[in-house]
Amino acid sequence: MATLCLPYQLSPEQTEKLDTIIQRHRPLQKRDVLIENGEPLKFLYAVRSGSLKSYSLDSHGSEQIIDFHLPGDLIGFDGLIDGQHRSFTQALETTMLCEIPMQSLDQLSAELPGLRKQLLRVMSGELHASKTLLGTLNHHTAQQRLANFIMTLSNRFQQRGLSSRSFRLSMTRADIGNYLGLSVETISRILTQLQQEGVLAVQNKLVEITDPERLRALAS
Amino acid sequence: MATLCLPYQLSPEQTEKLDTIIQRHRPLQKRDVLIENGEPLKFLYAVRSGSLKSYSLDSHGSEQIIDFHLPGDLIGFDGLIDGQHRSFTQALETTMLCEIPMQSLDQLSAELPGLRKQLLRVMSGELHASKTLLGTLNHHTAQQRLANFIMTLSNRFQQRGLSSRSFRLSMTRADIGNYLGLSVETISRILTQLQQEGVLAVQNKLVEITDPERLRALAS
DNA sequence: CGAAATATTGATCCAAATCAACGGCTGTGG
DNA sequence: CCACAGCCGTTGATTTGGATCAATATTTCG
Repeated sequence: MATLCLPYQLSPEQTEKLDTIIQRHRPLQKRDVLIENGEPLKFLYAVRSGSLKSYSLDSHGSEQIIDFHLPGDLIGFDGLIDGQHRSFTQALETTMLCEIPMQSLDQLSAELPGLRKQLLRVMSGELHASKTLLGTLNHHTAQQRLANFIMTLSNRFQQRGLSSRSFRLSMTRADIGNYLGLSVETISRILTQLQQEGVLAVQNKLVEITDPERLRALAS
Repeated sequence: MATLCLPYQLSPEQTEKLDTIIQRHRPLQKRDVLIENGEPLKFLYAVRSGSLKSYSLDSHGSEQIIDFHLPGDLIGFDGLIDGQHRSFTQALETTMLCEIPMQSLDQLSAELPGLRKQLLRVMSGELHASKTLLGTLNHHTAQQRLANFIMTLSNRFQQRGLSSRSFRLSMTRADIGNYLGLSVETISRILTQLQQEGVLAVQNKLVEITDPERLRALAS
């Protein structure tokens, strides 16, 4: 169970201890809300299958997508600062999760230096990803941003042992646009264009990367 | 010493223990480089006075500013993922630092749950700030971004017990533009414009917020 | 003091937003 | 299982915010 939910390098002993505190969560359906803004942080969640988006609402009540969560991701770190979740998290499709009670995790991490390091490492990784994305969005064209987005998804799927070559975009074009700071129309146009150039084969939500080399080149 | 370098709520006992591992670092002069990309992560640094910028170099070798560090900030978290710093960090002016050896910090955080929580809290806060900034940059105009930047600086100075009303921009206009994804010219124009509208009084690097209420309104 | 770096201001251009119209899924209820 | 409604996606025309180009002023620092 712990292996499924936290697929990281831990010793058998550590894995066993973790197993005692990790619970299977009921499956979410598309559009189900897992976390509401302001909710107390009682659990971290690990995605077993499916996907979710996290977003906050700006002063005018419109959605700002902060993150997409894929299998293997941990959800909830942003709330550690004050024990409150700082965003909404919603399923994009049928999604299976594990939940990890914060309190037990805290106790356990006192005993297991490996787990403690692992947690810091995951957070540090998220922090780095987030800051890198900032750079990407600030200094790149629409095409570069989208190419980069597809590459990043591909890499994340690969790390989880899924196909890095072809996958399903579980989020809408509007979601992608929102996340990248581009309009829906621009996302659509660039996908068409990348398909015409033979970089991608796009059919509705399914994407196949037909020329990974060129996609990488376009992404930077 | 620990109080100076890590101004957070720790018990006297905890502070005393921290004191034993924190070292004063030699002062940096303007343009001195504190951290090079790829360097092994041996220390975290706490800013006592002055300021720094962190940046990475993109594939074409041009600077992408990731962060500005003000007094009270901790530097180095992005390297926890693999024990290597993932960016360059350079002083913007004469700057005083403390250094905190990673190894001792790790040992100490095993003993002190408060310190462990504190570290997680700081990282979580950074993560949240970074994701919020992402939203800000993605969905706001140049004026909103800059207003937001000034507000954020003001708030950070206030938290550290410095003046939130008037302060010095230790970074160049080019640095601000780079950070916000805007050109130097745009930064300059908008500062002029905000001054004409009576929101700011700008004189070279000195900024005074003359109408905080209106600045806040412009920032969102 | 003088050179180089930094900042301002104006003119022009362009990438992506917005506006508009339509075609194609998808999911729901009869 | 089909029909229809509503969201989702695509494509085209027009507009625009901010980049870029260009020239000059100001500050900083050796």
